Amino acid sequence: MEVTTEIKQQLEETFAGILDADFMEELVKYATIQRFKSEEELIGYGEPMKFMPLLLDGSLKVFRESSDGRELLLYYVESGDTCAMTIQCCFGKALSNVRVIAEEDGAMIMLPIQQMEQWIAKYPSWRQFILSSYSMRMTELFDTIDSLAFKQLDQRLWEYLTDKVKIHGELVLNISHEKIAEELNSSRVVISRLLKDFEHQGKVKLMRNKIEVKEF
DNA sequence: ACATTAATTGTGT
DNA sequence: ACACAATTAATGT
Repeated sequence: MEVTTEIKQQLEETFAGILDADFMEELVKYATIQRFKSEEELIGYGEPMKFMPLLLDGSLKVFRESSDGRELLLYYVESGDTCAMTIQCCFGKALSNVRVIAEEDGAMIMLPIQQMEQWIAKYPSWRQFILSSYSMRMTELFDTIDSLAFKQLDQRLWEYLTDKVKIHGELVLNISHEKIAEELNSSRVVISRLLKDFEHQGKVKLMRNKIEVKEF
């Protein structure tokens, strides 16, 4: 009882304009809510996906493991979004080929994937939601692809910083150079040097474990 | 308050 | 990429 009313409220707050009322009622019967804290691993490589998440609050980062065992940040999932990779897994009945880590504390609704097919057939607003989030994700992925293929690391780093600022809504990022290097699949020294350049250009201010972005 | 240590960042080769 | 120096934060005495 308690739980479902809470889910309903949260849903209405975040997905009001996106999903229609009768679908939400149906959804609530199957949904569970899960909270998570920053840096928590929500799914790892090769794990089966049992649920499809709808993000209410906070943000997630999605990583892909590259052949040499390194990791690369693919994209962020923000409130009101779902993870497009789950969609792909649901249809292909595949295991996760990405790793998802919480960027900030938050909460999400978990929908059992067994219901997906019926729901897609039955509820147009749900179908629409799935299709549009899938296509948005495609577009974003193309951006990260060009960024990898065509852009220099300094531009990538700058985009990384400004993205993070947007996600957090804070000009000051609490992160070490080492962590950034991991996420961009680079090395600490290189990141430190580029950041130093940014600082000389007056674009950022560097402190221990903190970076203040001054323009974007 | 001071010394010690660990972690992070800066720089030259 | 590596090595080392310099700086900062954390911890104990």
